[in-house]
Amino acid sequence: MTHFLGTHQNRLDLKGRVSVPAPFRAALRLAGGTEAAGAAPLVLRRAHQHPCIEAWPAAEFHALAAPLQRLDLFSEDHDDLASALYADAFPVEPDKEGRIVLPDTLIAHAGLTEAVVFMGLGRIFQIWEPQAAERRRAEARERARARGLTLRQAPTESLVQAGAGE
Amino acid sequence: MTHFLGTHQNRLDLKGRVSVPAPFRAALRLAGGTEAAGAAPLVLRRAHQHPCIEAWPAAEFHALAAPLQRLDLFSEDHDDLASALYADAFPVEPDKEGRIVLPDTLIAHAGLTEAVVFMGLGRIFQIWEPQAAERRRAEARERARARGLTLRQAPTESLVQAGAGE
DNA sequence: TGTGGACCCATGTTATCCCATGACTTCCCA
DNA sequence: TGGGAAGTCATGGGATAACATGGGTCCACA
Repeated sequence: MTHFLGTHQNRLDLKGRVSVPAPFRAALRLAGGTEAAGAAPLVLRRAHQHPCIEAWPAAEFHALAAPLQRLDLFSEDHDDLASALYADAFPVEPDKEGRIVLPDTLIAHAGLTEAVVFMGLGRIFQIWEPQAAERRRAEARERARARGLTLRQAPTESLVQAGAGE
Repeated sequence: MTHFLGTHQNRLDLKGRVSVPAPFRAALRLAGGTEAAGAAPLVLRRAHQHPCIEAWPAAEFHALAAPLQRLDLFSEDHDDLASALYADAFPVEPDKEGRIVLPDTLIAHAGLTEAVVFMGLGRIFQIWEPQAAERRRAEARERARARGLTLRQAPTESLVQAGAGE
């Protein structure tokens, strides 16, 4: 399993292009290895809970959409879910230099200007305006700690499990 | 199981490189033996509780991240935890000389200058500014004594907790 | 024919690889 | 038991490749 790790800052040029950070490109190449050639390896999506862009490797996005198959095509549920999933989603493919073009609506939603930040979230990554990203990371640290989602709150089990497990 | 023991001091050069202490390299080689080739054997992470860098062998890091798999990809918990866990984490790989480059943001967080201290914590290790490391060790000794955390009373789990947890 | 997008080439900067050196430790043999 | 001799280790610096970024050109579509 490949992962998106770390935070990287790149520039958004006048044409709306950004270089995808090299480590993310590498992870993407591995994740998309099974995909058919020609298919867009990346899906950009408007994030619902934050002012940022979500970037999904094709494989992950398809897994996300899988539950749709089980719904009646003409049901309201299907309609709602499908529009939520697909309506604000854009397939993109890095060019030869490793850059992608960010759609205007997504740039607006994330409030992007000159510099953009790529934030690794494991299976996916997000694209943020730098200062908003900084705030978000601080907030996430705080909330994760408050809810006991870190090592600190459950050291024993996690560590013992870590040893026995992988 | 291999362990990181002891405290070592090395120099951080102008390029942001440090030699990983030889004993730690050896422990790392053993710990990463089962990992896939090409994958970074070490993940550097911004420590949340202290002004230092946490260094996780790949296997340990994956175990740390395992609880994430059980969370709904769209839940806020997942979002917070993934951000806290991955956004401040950087995969690194020692070069032929056994050196790693420390990312700028992590250098800043730990307040590193010319000399850095590697502190063994058993399953993981930490990277500190020398004086901060000294203070931290004194504090840890004091707190451990105050709580009566001795070898006798505290079997494996408690010791691990005392070291790696807070 | 004008406009926008995709493709291509060019360049400065940064990071990565590779070799060299000095201090120190360990080992071996006289 | 002393005195090399060989290896390990940390560290410095230069060469090379990767990367991010800017700008130009061609084609499609309106």
